[in-house]
Amino acid sequence: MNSSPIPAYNPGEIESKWQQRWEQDGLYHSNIDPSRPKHYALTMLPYPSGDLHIGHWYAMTPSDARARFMRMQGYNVLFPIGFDAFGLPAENAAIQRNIHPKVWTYRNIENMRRQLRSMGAMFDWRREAISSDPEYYRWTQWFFLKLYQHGLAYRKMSPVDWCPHCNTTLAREQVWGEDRHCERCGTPVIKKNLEQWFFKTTQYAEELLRYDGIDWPERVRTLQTNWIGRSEGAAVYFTTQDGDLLEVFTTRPDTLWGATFMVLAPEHPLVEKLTSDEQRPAVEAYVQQTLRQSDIQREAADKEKTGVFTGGFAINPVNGRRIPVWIADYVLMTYGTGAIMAVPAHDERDFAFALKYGLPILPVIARPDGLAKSFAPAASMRSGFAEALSNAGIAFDQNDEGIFVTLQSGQIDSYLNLAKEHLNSGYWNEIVGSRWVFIFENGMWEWESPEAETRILARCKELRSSVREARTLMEMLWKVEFYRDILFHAEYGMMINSAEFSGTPGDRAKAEVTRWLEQIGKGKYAVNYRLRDWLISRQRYWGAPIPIIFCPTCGIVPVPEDQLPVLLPEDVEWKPTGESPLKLHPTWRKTTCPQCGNEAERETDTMDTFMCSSWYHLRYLSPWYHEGPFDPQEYDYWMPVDTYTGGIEHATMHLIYTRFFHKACRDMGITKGGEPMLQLRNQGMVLGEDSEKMSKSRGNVVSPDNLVAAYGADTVRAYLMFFARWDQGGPWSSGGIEGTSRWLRRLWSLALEPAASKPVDETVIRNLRRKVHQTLRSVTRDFREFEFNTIVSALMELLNEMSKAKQAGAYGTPAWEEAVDIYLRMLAPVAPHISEELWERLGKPYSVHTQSWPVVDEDAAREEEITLVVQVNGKVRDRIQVPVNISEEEAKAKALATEGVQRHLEGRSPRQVIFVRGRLVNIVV
RNA sequence: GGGGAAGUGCUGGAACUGGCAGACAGGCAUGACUUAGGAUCAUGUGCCGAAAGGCGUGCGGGUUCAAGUCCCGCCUUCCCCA
Repeated sequence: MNSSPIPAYNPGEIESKWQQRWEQDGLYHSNIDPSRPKHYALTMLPYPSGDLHIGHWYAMTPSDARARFMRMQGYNVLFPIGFDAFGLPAENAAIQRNIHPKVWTYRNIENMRRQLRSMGAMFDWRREAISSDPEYYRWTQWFFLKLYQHGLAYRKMSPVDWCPHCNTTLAREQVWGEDRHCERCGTPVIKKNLEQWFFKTTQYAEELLRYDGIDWPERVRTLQTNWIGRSEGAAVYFTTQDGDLLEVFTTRPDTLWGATFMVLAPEHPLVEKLTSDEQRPAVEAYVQQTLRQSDIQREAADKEKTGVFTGGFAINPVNGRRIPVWIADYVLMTYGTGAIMAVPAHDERDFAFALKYGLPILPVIARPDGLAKSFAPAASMRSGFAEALSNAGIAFDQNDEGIFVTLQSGQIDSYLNLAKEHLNSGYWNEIVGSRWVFIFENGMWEWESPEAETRILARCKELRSSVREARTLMEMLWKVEFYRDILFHAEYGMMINSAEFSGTPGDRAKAEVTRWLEQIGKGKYAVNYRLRDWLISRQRYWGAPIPIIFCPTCGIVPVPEDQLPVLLPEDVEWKPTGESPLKLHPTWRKTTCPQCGNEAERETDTMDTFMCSSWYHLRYLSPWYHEGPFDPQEYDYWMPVDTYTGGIEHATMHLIYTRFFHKACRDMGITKGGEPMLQLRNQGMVLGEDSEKMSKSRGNVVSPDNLVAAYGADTVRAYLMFFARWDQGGPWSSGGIEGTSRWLRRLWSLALEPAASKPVDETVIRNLRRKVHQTLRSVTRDFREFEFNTIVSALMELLNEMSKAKQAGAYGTPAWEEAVDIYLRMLAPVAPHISEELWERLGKPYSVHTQSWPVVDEDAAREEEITLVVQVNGKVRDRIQVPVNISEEEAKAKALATEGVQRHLEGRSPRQVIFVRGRLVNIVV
């Protein structure tokens, strides 16, 4: 029906045409060029799952647009791509479909290459790297050897998280959720002891906490900081009854005098020796139960604490007290030393545990708020007690049960006297909280030690049969609801009941006790990290083999560098058996020792794929290079990565590993500088139209291939930039993309459809040029700031302006030519195909993508006349058109004279007139 | 429980340093063109009100001539960690 002489916009046709042309011309080949500043833009490499997801487009196309923008800004830009091709899904998919993982993987890569090309991104495909290529994993293995040689890789027997379904060990980061399930298949994990390879990430914990010189989102830095989990405290040397050292880490050495028992992880090596014959059956049952139950998150806060007494005792080094040793699953072998000193009065979990099992509790830190409480049952006090309290200014509530007193600091002594005076025979009274004192007829007993507790408790039981059940004083007090909020606290405060340290204020207590522990040799200042060393062993086939040989004579022998890569055999029975499939291969594991030449065996575990992705940005530099993992010349020119884009989900895994890897390589003399990636930006997630995460089972998956077929890649790219804030993401809208499609079609006809020339007003030209250059200014800024949605909206706005200007006769004028020229340059990074096509059709020299970014003409962008808002008492009452450089006096005078102001002044005279240049006049009456 | 992010029309979102709230889109409505419209074009569209005007950025306070933006308290949602 279209009767216009111009051809229709046919994205499918022009997109494949230009993609071929760019490919032929090597338009996106990036080569070293010392004459230009370099820019290494990196987008996280995809896993070849088979299909490019809309999420890949959402991550990559804005990244591509920005890389293109940087290129037009004069940078020599490298924007490479590749595949993270090792890993479990290949094997799982292979098992289900009976295809070899290699075939599956490379077939997927083939398809995804096609899909990636359909984006029209400026990938330099010559630099493609695939982590499962022998020429790639050769160097992954090489890095392993380097780490091993420098003592940063080691092997130890270790309890590991094991997925019984995938039959493999998992890194801590691959265990998810409260029920601790496998990241891949959702099966709850169990613990298993295996010889495993580790990298010493903890050696870099301190440095990883510093983010000097890198521009990373606050959010990622916080996540990493929490993940590393640094806490300062002390290592304290307890001993067992047999004299074995039992070291604990505590953040609260100031509470040591309140350590009334110890708790070991059930897996702790000393459990066996500590356990008494009597307790052995219970202990062994509990250990078994813990192993069976390790599918539950052992430290869950809401979980009921369980544990068993070993029958053994330890000695508290600060006072020589003998304290019972328990085991409990809430103590983890993987945190600290696998043993804790329990201070039930000031640690919430210890408190719950002690209360449950009737273990002694001794308060050793005063409450910082100084509050104390007392409950006097109705019969316990003589009449007049309430009046006496009132007279003393002490607050209390009273009912049939008795008197409930809350004491401020400073009221405790006078309360004690009053209580003593009014106490009825056969009763006692106590105060709890800031101080712990029991008032009996014959005196006041302070709860200051376990011995005092025993005496007090015995006395109370004599007086009242109802408390006879109580195993501890705290258990007795816990029965009083009124007390519950004051019996426990975990804050710093003045030390009490702590021998010569009693009275030490809370702000000094920790440091002073630590210093003293060091002096007497019972402990030392220590820093503990939640970060664990990186477990890299995987009992899987589809990964890079660990280049190690076990020789009966020589022990652990690294494979010599010149024998790399240790190739994966292809004829392997790769179905999971519980052992590494490589172990079952008839010949592969048999080899000879590189040192003594005798028969030896290969390590059959493969490496965690995060190892592969820790250095892919280096392989991209020169995937063709055979003398090392990367060509030093390429490294020197391109590194470090200038902008890195990808999902926030990698904040604690890949991004910590990569930083560790780079720092370790720096210390081994392989790389330079402290950080591999200078700037990091995270995109959000595209959800399904139902606002839920896209998943096949939900049926809400949006396929980019279909969208490209329906709208063209340019529309899809532009819509993904437009529809949400890039860092936030949001639900897909199939209606929304229509608007973006409409915009590009309007642009097509606006640029190509000629208009009859007619006289044009000078202001039309001026306004057009102003809008063009103002838009250029904001688009330039937004590209710099990764604010892609406002780039597209500004371009839409400009198109609307241009459309009006065209109708007003601007078509064909120099200003029009300039507008179209700048428009296409600004659009080129967003929609590379249509801008190239229009650029050519308008007779401009190939290619729009090698053009420079336009420069703002500040004169043209400048406003000459502006609208001043005129307010009375902050409410808009009128608007006036004024020259932009109007003087304050003139503006105020004009504003006061407006009809709107006069109407609202109602004869009142202004108290104050505020002038904000370029914005408003506010008249205050 | 701790840490972080967010809350703006019917929807996605804009609002740069405190200065006209709702740009740009989607949707909807009306109209034009049309055999037809899921095409295209035009106009309108925060809420209340006939209008004047008033009210409006999760809720409640505060600072200020002026608050979506700053401060205090609270609520809700999401994420991470326990």
